Amino acid sequence: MDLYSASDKGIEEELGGRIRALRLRKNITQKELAAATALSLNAIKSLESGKGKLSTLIAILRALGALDQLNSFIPKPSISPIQLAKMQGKGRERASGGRLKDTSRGETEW
Amino acid sequence: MDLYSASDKGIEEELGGRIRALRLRKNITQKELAAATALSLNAIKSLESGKGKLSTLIAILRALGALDQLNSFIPKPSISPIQLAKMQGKGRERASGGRLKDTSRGETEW
DNA sequence: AGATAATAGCCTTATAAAAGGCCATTGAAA
DNA sequence: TTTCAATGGCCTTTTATAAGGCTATTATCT
Repeated sequence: MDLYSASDKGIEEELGGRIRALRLRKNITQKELAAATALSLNAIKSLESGKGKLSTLIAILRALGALDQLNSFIPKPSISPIQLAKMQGKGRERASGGRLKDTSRGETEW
Repeated sequence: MDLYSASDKGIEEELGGRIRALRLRKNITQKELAAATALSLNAIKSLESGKGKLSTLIAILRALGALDQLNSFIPKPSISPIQLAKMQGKGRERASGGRLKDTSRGETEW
């Protein structure tokens, strides 16, 4: 299933399901995972149903030994050569000022 | 930097930073992103500092056109052939019963 | 088939995030 | 260098998650 075609809610549920699958593959109970993460049983249940905080997700991934998957996730964005040229080293710290009159914010992708 | 060696808090901040980088690469302001996601400006700020809910992360990734990164993240765990054999089709729905006396929960990885 | 641990679901209280607003700072455009 | 949008930081109220507990259901072991 393509994630783009799913609703946000659907994606949350899919994510929760994958976390659960990860846990079951290691044959760990929610209770054990709660103990390992110092989180409540409720927090584990909630995350597996798609709800929860980022910090909860991270703690669980660590306990499941799956933290490395965060590296493929949201990788440090690689920059294009031309952008690299524009920003001499430092890199942009703010989005472009909206000093233009138009609202289209026409951007040069490269 | 290896994510495993980082603290949970460090990981949250790293994630937030990458989201921000993603946004800046598109030259989108926090305000614009807030409008695009129907989230508050505060929610955007918070997420870029590492705090927030899963639903917030997903909404932002969608608005940034980066939802596909969720696929590399937490992929559907692939199962080993032997496990595939054990579970005839259905797949395990609960972690193994703790009917054993020991607490080690010695598991057959394969 | 029987027994029971694993999980779902709901409740209450505590804590954190989201929403909306205001002011101070500053990167970047002009 | 001047100017102002973009961002950070803090505050208050609202809303959602976390924590802790209890009961009902059922997958899985024996």
